[in-house]
Amino acid sequence: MQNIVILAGNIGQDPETRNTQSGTSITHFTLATSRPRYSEGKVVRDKDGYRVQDTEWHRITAFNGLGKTIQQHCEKGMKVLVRGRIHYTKWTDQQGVERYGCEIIAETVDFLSRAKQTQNEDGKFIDDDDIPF
Amino acid sequence: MQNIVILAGNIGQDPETRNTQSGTSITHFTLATSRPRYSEGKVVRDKDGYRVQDTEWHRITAFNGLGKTIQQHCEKGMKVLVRGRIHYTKWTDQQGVERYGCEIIAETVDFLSRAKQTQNEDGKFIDDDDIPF
Amino acid sequence: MQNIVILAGNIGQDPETRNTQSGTSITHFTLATSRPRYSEGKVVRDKDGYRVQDTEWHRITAFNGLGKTIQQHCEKGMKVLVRGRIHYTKWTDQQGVERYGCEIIAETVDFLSRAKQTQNEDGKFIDDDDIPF
Amino acid sequence: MQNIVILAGNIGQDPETRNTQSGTSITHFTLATSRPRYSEGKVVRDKDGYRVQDTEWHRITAFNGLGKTIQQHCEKGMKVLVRGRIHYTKWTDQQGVERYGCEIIAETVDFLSRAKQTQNEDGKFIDDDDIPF
DNA sequence: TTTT
DNA sequence: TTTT
Repeated sequence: MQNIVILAGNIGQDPETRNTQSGTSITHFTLATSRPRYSEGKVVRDKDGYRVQDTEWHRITAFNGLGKTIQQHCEKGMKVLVRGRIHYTKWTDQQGVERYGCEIIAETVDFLSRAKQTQNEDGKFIDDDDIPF
Repeated sequence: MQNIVILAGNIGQDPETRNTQSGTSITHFTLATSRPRYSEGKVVRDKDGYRVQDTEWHRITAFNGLGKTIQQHCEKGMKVLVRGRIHYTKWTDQQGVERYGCEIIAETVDFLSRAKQTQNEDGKFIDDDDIPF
Repeated sequence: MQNIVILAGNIGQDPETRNTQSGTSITHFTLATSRPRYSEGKVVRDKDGYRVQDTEWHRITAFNGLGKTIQQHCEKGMKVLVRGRIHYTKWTDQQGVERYGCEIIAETVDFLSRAKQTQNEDGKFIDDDDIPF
Repeated sequence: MQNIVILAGNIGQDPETRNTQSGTSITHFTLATSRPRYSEGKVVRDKDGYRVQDTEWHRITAFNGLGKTIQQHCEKGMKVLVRGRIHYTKWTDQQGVERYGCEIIAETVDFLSRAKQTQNEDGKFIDDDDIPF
C-alpha cells in the first residue's frame, strides 16, 4: 500500500555516488524543507524580527540512472522536488549499539532551479536527455 | 517548502494518547505499508510460492483533536490513509549516546476500514462528527 | 514540473477497455471521492441527521499493462488508491461546439478492497503477479 | 476519502480576485506544468533539436486569506507549488449547452520564486506574515 | 506489531 | 454511477 513522499527544498551538499559490489550505483544527498513556526495561529519571530523557521533535513537516496542524473546536474543550493518513499534502516554501530535510520528513496526528481551542466572528459556537455525538464 | 507524506496501510497496535504539561495531547500509533519485492522486474516469491513483501513500519504522531478522533475510532488492524509530514527527532539515551528518530506528524487521517465505535461513560456512542467520513 | 494526483475512493462502474489502432490499450473507470461538507467549522447534516457529503466523480484512464490489471481485478464498488496526473482534453462535438474535459492518467493503482479474481479461458485464475499487493 | 493534488509550475497570468455577495473572496490563476514527451522510452525532439514538452494548464482557485496572499505576492511567471484538491463544475452556457469544468481548489501555496512585494496605500510593504516562507 |  |  502506498508510501508516498513529496519534498520541495534546497540541496544541502553536493551529491555523492558510490558503487556496490553488485554493480548498483547509489547516490546520496541531503535536502532541507522549512516551514514557518506557528504558535496559537500566529507566525513566531525571533528577537530581530525574523520569522523562525523549522527545518527538516532529509537524507535522499537514488539508484542507478536517476542517481547519475542527480550526480551530474545537482549541486549544493539547488532547489529540487523529490517524489519517493520512506525507508527505515537498522544497523549495529561500532559500540554494538542498535541504530535506526530513515531515508527517502527517490523515484523522481524535478529541478526547480537551473540544472548544473557537466562536461564529459571530451569537453562536451552531457546529453540533456538526462535532465527531466 | 513542502514536506508531504501520504501513507495507506494497516495499524499495528492500538493508539496511545498522553498529555503534556502544557495541555497538548499527543497520540501515537504505528502503521505498516507493504510493497511486493521485485528483482529484475519480476515479483519475488518465497519457497512456498508466496510473494515476498517489504514492510515499512511508520511511527505516526497526532495532536489534540485529530489525536482524540484516532484514539476513539482506530484500533489494531484497521486500514487508514494518513496525510502528514516527516519530522526528525534527536535525543540522548540513558548511556549518553545521541539517538535519532523519525516520525510522521499526521495532518489528516481517513478510515479505509469501518471505524471503531466508542461509547461514552453514559453508554452513548461518541458523536459521529468526529469521524472523518 | 510535477503534476501529481492521489485519489482514494470507490469505483463507480466496472472498468472498460478498448484498443486503439496503434495497439495501445486504454482502460477507463470512474472513481468517487467524498468529503463531509463543513460550514463555519461544523459538519453539515441533512434533515434526517445524516452528514452531507460532497462527492467528486473522477474519470480515470490507464494504459496497457496497468489498464489490463485494472480490467481483470477491479469492479464497481471496490475501493482503490490511484496515483497519477491530471490531463486536460479538448474536442469538437457534433454541433461544432468546442468541449473541454479532464481526466486522471493513472500511474499506479493500489487495491484497498479485496481484488476481484478473474478466471482465464482454461478456468485457471489469472496469475497473482498482476495484483499489486 | 482523499483527493490530493500537488502541482509545481509557472503562473500563466497575474491572479484575479473577486468578491461574492456572501462575502467570500475568490482568487483565480492559471498554472502550467510541463513534462518532456517520451516515445518508446526515448525523449522526443522537434526538428530544431529541442525537446517536445507537453504542457497542462491548470485553473487554480483559492478562497479568502490564501487568495489574498496569492493576489498580493504572486504574478505571471512565478514558480509556485500548489497543494489542493480537484473540483468539477457544471453549468449551462448562453446557448443552453451543458458545460463541464475542472479546477484545483488550493489549500496551500508555496513560492518557489521570490515573492512579489506589494505596497499598501500608505506606502508600507504588506506584512510578511502573509508570505508562507 | 498490521494486512492480503 | 460508488461507499459508509
